[in-house]
Amino acid sequence: MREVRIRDTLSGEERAVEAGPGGEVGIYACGPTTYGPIHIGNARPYVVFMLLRRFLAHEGYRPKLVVNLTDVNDKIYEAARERGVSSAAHAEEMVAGYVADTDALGLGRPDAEPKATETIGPIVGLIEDLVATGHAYEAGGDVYFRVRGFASYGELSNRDPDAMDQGEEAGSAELKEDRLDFALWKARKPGEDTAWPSPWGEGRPGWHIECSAMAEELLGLGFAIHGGGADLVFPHHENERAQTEAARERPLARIWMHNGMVEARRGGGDAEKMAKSVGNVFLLGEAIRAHGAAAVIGFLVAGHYRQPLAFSEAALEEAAARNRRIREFLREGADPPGEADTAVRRRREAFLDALADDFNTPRALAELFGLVADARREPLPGARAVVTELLGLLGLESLAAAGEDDRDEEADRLLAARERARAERDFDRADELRDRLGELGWEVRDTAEGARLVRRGG
RNA sequence: GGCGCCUUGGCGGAGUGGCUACGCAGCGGCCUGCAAAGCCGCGUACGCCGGUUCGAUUCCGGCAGGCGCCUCCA
Repeated sequence: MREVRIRDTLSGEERAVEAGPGGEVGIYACGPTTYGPIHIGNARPYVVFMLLRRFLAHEGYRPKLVVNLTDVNDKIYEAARERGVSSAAHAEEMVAGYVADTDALGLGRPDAEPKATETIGPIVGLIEDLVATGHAYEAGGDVYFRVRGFASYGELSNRDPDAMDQGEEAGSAELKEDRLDFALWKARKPGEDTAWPSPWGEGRPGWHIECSAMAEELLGLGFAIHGGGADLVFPHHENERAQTEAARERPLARIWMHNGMVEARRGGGDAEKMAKSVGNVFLLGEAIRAHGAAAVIGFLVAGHYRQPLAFSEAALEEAAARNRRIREFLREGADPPGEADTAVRRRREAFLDALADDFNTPRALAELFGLVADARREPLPGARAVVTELLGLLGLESLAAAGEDDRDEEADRLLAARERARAERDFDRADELRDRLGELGWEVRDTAEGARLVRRGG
């Protein structure tokens, strides 16, 4: 079990992940608001945290990953209204789409995926505690958090409270004691078709409170890592932190971990964050269908999680080409028998050290390629076994998937005919047969052991 | 305007006070009937200007450009 260090947004420093008595490591990562299908940018935190969980488990920790879904908010009301369906139905549909898209990545599911609408009890309870301790107040059926009453407000996002604005929607301004205060509970408005009872009347939770409540419910207080996209640092995580600490007088999480944005370009312009409002999104489902899950994952692990990552379809194709090199290595040849070679073990250590050092997947990937190159030059005992093991930590275990021998008789017949033509040195005929196989999706490789068929692009 | 981050070879993308990141693409060679896969080799990358240093892409300052957040946002 090596020490795993992660950059903490609050302190600005790398900090060791602290496990509980039984090795437990609680991780809470903010998932998407389910008002539309998710794009590559939304997939980044999903992949990063799912892989971090794998790595921690690999190192002997007992990680528990919670990824929430925000299934009630203004955008959902809006989208549902446009489609003429109930907001609950719309949210449900989008949740199903999200689950299908992330399932298609083949990384498994988080340990828990709580929804805001299914956590109303704890949410109301937390708000009541905040009201009781004077950190929150009711106004016109809304409940607001008293930002000025929380001394360290702004520390996570390194902001001066006097220089910020919560920008609540129209109408709330006159209800708030202070313009910085933000909503914990929102009274039901005309046209809103979902609402829950509360001590302050019918309404629904504000955006930030749900995460404070769900995280505490499922992981307790002071859990190891709270994460999400860098765009959530303010106001979302700042507010979560304030709510929980104000109510419980204990920190919510020990490390705040944020991933950088996926950037996209439109029409040769400058890079910009991928976002629906910008109109430059590339949907996750679409990317997986067009390039495969391994290409999407390969693209995402090629950059350090904290850095912005430049997206393009060419980048997905490049990831696929990268994957191909590893897949070729695994399907050609076999390791010599014996204990893993020293060079192999050294590469493995370097790979794991890279992940332990602020989850540096590109550095880990470089070690993986180094190992492949080493073993290509000179067969090394244990090389393929280690490559296969490490691929799993990057979510690329599919590259090691054996057999693709779904060969049909037609292909076998053509290959045999080509072999006969070659034996007769009728190369025009042989090349013609190779082209035919190509049309069927097969690539022909002449090796010392004879001709082999390999699936194109695989 | 405030806060933070970034600027590395054709592209993507790590990293380091002096030692090949890595990958993709390209070029040359080997292998091959020709290919594919693979192997060998190549192009001598660190925005600009100062400073610290024996030595800076790596530290400090300034400048320029870009990005993110400050409003729903992974």
